Amino acid sequence: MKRIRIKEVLQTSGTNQEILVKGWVRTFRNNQFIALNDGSCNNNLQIVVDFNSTPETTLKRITTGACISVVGNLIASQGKGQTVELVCKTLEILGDSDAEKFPLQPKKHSLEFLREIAHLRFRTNTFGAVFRVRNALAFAVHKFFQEKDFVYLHTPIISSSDAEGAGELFRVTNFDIANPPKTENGEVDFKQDFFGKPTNLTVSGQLEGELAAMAFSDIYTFGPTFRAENSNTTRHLAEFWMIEPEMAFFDLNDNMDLAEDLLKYVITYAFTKCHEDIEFLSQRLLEEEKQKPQIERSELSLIEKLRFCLDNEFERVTYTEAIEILKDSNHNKKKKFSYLIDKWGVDLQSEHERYLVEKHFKKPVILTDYPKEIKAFYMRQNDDGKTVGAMDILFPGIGEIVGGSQREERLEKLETRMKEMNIPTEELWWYLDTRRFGACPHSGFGLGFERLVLFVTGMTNIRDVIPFPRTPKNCEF
RNA sequence: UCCUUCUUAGCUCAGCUGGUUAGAGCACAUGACUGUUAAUCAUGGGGUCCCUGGUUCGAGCCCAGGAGAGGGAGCCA
Repeated sequence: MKRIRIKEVLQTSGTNQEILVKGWVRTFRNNQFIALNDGSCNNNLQIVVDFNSTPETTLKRITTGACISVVGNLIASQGKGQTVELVCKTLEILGDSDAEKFPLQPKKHSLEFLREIAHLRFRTNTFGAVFRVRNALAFAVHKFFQEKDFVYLHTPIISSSDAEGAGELFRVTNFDIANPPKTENGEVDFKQDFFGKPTNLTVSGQLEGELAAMAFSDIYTFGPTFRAENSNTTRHLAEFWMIEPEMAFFDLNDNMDLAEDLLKYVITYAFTKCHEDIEFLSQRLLEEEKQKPQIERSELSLIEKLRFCLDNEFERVTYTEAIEILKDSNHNKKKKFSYLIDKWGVDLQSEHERYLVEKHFKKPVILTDYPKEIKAFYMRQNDDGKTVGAMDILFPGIGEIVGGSQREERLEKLETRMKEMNIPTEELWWYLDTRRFGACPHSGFGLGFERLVLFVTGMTNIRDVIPFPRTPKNCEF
């Protein structure tokens, strides 16, 4: 007999048909009712065991966490709480789970505890929902770009340039670390290393992405990215996934349009595809919020927040306008910011970003045209000589979810800027070649995938939306 | 990395001004019950009070150092 997934079983009505299901026991109540879950959906299938005809030894082995296989008749439920239930004919224990040692109990566990048993947390309602949503979002990203005929490009994981300027790097080597080969000067001799030069894990696929965009017009990458920053926050990981589209002939406005479309598309997809999961997560968040004092609670539920984000245009403001808004805000005048806004040119702190998104506009905000001093070398210089064509998308509760720009395609301006910022032009000769041979205006951005998952699931710690988080001092599993 | 809070049973937490044998709920074991929904009831077992050192007649509690975790900041996606 062919196994049926529980999601499918729950969609049918009980017609006394014989079926086979397999899954893991969530709880065994009353020596009679098994809540069985196989990960296909958040809801469990209730198995009704006849304890009179089932051997005592088998009953004892039906414990939380055990894996079982059940053949039985699917009927309309005799009890409340579910529409159908499976009356057990034969039950086989596929894998025992020692109740004394299995750490998951049929009760609420703290997210911190579950993080320590990340290998088992998939078997909880919350993480089941989170990772099904994550899957839907990842698929939707590909669907969006494929429908638009973008080319999915695999940029390298190992990189030899440290000129990308996007943070601390993880060194890649096969040297004996305790005893690396040295030159006559006593320095580490990288000529003898695997690649013959120092190499690192990638911090961005953007520069390579630009090369491909100068051939395919529209490309995107979606892969892991590594930053060795000593960041201990709820929104940073040492290993995370990033989506980086790069489009020839796109100016900054086209870039913003695409980013906004992408975000709305994938959120809509996950919302439709995983409605029950998001419903569950929304409810979970509501319970969580009840623990907080009234003032800290959010005005909108998760579902309302997602709807609101989908139904409204993102607010587009320039850095200069944002500074004016912040400077004139009562918050600034009453000196409620830790860092007061006094002059044009300062970098915005997260308290300022939060004020703009959560208090002033109350919706996603796209900030554009930042001062060139606080942005990367490759961003296109505006005619005012002060700003660059940058755009950051800020989301409520998350902060920066997208960072992008129109790229500087004019060779002379790019080289000058690189020299000003001490970026070695020789090392990036291949990057500069795109400006030498058939350069064109182009744009792109980076979308932090886990930050997107945070927003859609309503989780608050980024370590809870990636299966096995890598953070400073933590690389378990 | 900085600021801040925390670390007591498998989990969540209480533990008074430093005082005798460190508690509760859940989980687990045993039994009862059997249409339950985190089932219920009874009984029982379960502790390196994060680690190291110090003060004291006496430390879960006070002091110093260390480790880990949460929240906030910086860096960023």
